Amino acid sequence: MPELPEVEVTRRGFADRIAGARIESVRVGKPLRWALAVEPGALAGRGVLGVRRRGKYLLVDLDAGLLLMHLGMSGSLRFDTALPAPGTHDHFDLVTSRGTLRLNDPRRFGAVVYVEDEASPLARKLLGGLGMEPLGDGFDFEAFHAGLRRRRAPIKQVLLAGDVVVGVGNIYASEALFLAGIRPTLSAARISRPRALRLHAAVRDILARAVERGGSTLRDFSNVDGQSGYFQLEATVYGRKGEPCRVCATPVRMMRQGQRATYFCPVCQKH
DNA sequence: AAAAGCCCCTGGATGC
DNA sequence: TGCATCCAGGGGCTTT
Repeated sequence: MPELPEVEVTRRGFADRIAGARIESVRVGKPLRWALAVEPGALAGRGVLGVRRRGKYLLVDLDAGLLLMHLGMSGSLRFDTALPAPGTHDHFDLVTSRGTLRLNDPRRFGAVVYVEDEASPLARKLLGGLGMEPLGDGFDFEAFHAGLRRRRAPIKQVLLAGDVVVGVGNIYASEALFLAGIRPTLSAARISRPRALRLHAAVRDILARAVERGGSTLRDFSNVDGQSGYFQLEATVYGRKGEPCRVCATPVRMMRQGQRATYFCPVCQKH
C-alpha cells in the first residue's frame, strides 16, 4: 500500500509526539509477517527516543533496542491518546505515556519486529540490502547511474527492487518513468546518461511532491490521525488504462511485469 | 550474481 | 442477492 511518501508522511505525523514517551504496554493481535521477536511485556518501561525511516521501514528508537515497522500492502498507523477498542485488523498497539501507536493491517503483510540494534542479524537481513534514499543529499547521480548500468532487467523492475534506490513502489515507478519519458521495459543497463539524469530527477521530484501533498495517490491511505489521503495527487498514468495520456492523448497502456501492473504512454515513452 | 516466480492474506470490484 | 474470479500500494525466499 504505502510507498515512500506515505511512510514518510506517517512518520512525520507522530515522530515528534511520541519522542520522549514511556512505553506502558504492548498488545499483539493476529500474527503479522514476522513475530515481534521479544516478549511484549519486556518493552514496558522503556523510553521512545524518536522515529526514523529507511526505505519503507520505520525505525522506532527506544532507549534500549528498536522496533522495525513495515506497513506492507495494506497497513496504516494511528497515533492518539484516545483510540477505540481494537478492531478486527488492529494487530499491534504500543501504549505509551503520550498516546497509543496502533497498526491496522487487513492483509497482514506488514510487520513489527524488535531488534537489539541495527547490527543484529535480523536488522541486517531486512535493511542491509537497501539502496540509496531518494530524498535528501545521499541520492548521488553517479552511484544511481552505476547501479542501473549493472542491471540488465527492465528499468521498472530495477526501480521496484529497491537495491539501487529505495521507496519507489508500483505506482510511483510508473509515474517516474512517464515523467522521464522512458519505456518501462527498457533494460536498465541500456539507459543513456542524459536519460538516467532525467530519471534520477523524476524519482526525486515525484516522491518529494507526494510527501509535500501529505501522502498520495492511494485510495485508502490514511495518516496517523485517521484522515484519508484520497487522491490528493492525481496519477498521470497509473490506473489509467485506455484513458488519454495527459500530454499527447494517446490511450494509456497497461502491461504486466513480474506479476505487477505497469502503465505507460506508448508515444511519450517510446524507448 | 542476477533474474524470475511464488507466496503470505483479506477485501473490494466485477461478472455471471 | 449469491457466488466465483480477479485484483491490489510489498518484499523475502526459493528456484532458475
